[in-house]
Amino acid sequence: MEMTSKLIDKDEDIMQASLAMKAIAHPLRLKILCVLAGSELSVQDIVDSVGTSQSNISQHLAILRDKGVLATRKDANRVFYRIGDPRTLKLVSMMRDVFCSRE
Amino acid sequence: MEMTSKLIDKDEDIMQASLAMKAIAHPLRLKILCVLAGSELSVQDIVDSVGTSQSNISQHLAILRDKGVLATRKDANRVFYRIGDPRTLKLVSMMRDVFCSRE
DNA sequence: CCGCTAAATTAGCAACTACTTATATTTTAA
DNA sequence: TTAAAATATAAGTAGTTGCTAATTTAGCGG
Repeated sequence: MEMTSKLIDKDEDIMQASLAMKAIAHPLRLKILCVLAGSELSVQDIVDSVGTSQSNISQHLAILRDKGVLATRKDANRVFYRIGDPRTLKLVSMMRDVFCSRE
Repeated sequence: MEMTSKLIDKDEDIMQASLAMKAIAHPLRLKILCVLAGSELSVQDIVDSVGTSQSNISQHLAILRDKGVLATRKDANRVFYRIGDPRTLKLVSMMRDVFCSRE
């Protein structure tokens, strides 16, 4: 079985995992993901929740969308974002278990 | 209880989590962590396992050490590294569950 | 002391990131 | 058709990252 030697041993998996983490490892992007955890939201909703410029949010959304983390739906002149990759959702929820203070 | 709204809601926790992920979200550093999962290793062992220059490995080890991810032990003229932060160990093992292909 | 090995540090640089400001696109509403 | 709102894109730039090559530090054996 050889379970103890390496945690991940395929270079391809290493690459995949580190790309995914890189997409998430930014305070604004992580906050976007946390805000989107419950429901889909329009860009303006996200701007209001997260708190930076519309342009900046839009650029971070594009990064997450292009990497397949977020999916979008257009309704009239608004665009709604949601977490489209179940692995990311799981990853973010695991982050909470590991890093969040409890009270 | 309000469980569904946000996954992580404290900005401080967001910061902590994204800093931790940033440290890990690099192919060489993730590989180092995977190699160190089972046992402590000397720098030269890590260089051999991971495969880049000694200088490069040393710099990545310094990053991980300075962020509290790795701990060190010196023996004669060699330095042994191990994963010193249990949260990181848990995080990397969770990464495997989420991202690794199974056969 | 000297030479050898292991590891860390430094300097320099190309590439990339994250932001700001400004502009463009799309859609609705008057 | 024009104005306004929502979103995206573009351009410019300061700051950061990741590497290489060269040097330095430290411990060991002769």
